[in-house]
Amino acid sequence: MLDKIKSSEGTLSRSERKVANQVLENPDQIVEASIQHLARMAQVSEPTVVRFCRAIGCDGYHDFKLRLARSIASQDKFFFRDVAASDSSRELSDKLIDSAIASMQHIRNQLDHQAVDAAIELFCQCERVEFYGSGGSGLVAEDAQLKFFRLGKPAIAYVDPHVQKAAASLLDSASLAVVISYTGKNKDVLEAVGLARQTGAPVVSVTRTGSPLALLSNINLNVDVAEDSDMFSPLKSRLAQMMVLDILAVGIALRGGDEMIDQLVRATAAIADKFVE
Amino acid sequence: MLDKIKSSEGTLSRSERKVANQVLENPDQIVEASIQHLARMAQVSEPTVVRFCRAIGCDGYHDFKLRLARSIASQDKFFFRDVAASDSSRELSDKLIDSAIASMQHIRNQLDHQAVDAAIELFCQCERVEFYGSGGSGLVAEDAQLKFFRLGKPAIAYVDPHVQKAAASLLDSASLAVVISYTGKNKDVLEAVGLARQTGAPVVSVTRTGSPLALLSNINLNVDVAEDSDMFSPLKSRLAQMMVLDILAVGIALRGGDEMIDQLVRATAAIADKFVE
DNA sequence: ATATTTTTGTAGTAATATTACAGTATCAGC
DNA sequence: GCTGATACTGTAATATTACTACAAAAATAT
Repeated sequence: MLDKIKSSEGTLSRSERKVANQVLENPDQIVEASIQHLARMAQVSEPTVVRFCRAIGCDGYHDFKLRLARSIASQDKFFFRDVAASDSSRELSDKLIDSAIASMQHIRNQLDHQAVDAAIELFCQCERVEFYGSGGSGLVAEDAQLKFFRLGKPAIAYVDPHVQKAAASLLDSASLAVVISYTGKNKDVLEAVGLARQTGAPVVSVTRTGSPLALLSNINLNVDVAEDSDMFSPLKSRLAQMMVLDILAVGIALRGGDEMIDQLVRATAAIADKFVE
Repeated sequence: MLDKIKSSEGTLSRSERKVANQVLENPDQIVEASIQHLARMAQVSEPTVVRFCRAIGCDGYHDFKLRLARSIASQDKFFFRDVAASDSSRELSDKLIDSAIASMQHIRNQLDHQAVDAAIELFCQCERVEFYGSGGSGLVAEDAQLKFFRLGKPAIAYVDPHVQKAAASLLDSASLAVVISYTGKNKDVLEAVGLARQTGAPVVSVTRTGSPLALLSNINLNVDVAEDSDMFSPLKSRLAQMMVLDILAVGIALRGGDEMIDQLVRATAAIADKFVE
């Protein structure tokens, strides 16, 4: 909703823009305000407020406030709450899931779409792709392998640091290296990236903004997740990384057209006999 | 909000309860309705509606509708939308993330908390735990291994079907087997479970309700994720499984007290020298 | 500089929500 | 089973709120 206001700001008249600014500045106040209130705050007349509502695609002030309330609510609903030993399993699961959702929303807001597009482009152009990750990120690398080789392009994941380095040194400019690391500071991975870059292979990283790994890569897909709640287990960063790679994979699949869909269908059919019934 | 209404239903008068029922039955209609409208729907007078609002802790009808809009919005905001080749990467990522969030919310609502408690109990009592999963679920099993052995209890993941069967036949009643499968129909995994049960080891499964695997297990942690959007890559089921196991792990960690926290700290410190800076 | 279009505000109208009050039902005590 | 008290509910009036029609003002083009 707020995005909508921002994007349609260009088509608004001067007074209407005054209203828009008021709304954007303190939306949570506006939700509770009457049309009079808002008109006074923006120093315009009440009908102008109504016109503003219509201009951004609402039925009237009522409808506008309702939609605003909705969109604001859902922004704030999910956040990290500390877990306690006294929590029931219901409280515990609610807290953890809400926290995970919050981190997903965060990814949704901060993901660099240009980088995604650029990464898709690199993938489409390369002949083969290799994924590097250690520890927890190694799992993400393997998950990515599963996703990407179903698309019909040679894809492999290396989780062992030594093997990573050996593999990286054997890349070439027709390959693509995708490097996954939560902190972006893992020595082994950084060394592997250095070797990869020397071969002329482009490197796409999935790590936090500004980390050593991000700086060493051609493209970085930002995954900045709050560390707060990951004390017990680093779930959120893992979910976020997998999410980003999934977006990449689906983006590529969509761009690949029917041919790639065929590959998917065949890959799925290949394991059909593994199931009962 | 709806919970609040439900819980305070006991203190309401008969007419007020009529209003409450109307609200609970179709909340999304009510959000758009005027006080007249709602009064007519509940077959009461308008002041009764106002009284109802006050009774559940709102300032008036206005305030009530605002709060209702808020709470409903955040429930329905996320849902699956089909991706299209024409989607920009922004649209694509928004759709995929929303869909993933929706599946998390689904887990939040349908998770069987009694089963979680029972699984925690089993874990605390066992001497060692083994995780079984193949293909994509194999990754989840390995992720679980990482989570659980940090808690100081022997934990191991088997992803190879043959190894799974061999390992399962060597379990005993002091072990715990955790079996992960999206469909719950994988033959190899089912056979492994059969072997495990014969040894007297309890089996906790993470799969869909009512699947063959769920029926064979002592406890099942339901993970029913809509299949709709997982055509390109089975992300949502994976996230859901990992989420559930994370809830389990954190639940156990919290119940383990300071001793277990110590284990966590030590496990984290052990890899500290792997990072630059 | 004038005409035209767009924008903005004023005043009035319709609706919506709220309040005061009175009638009705419910229940306890006799 | 009746009476009185209490709680509940609806009617009617009021105040507030949102909206519309119209006219004035500003901005733009000719």
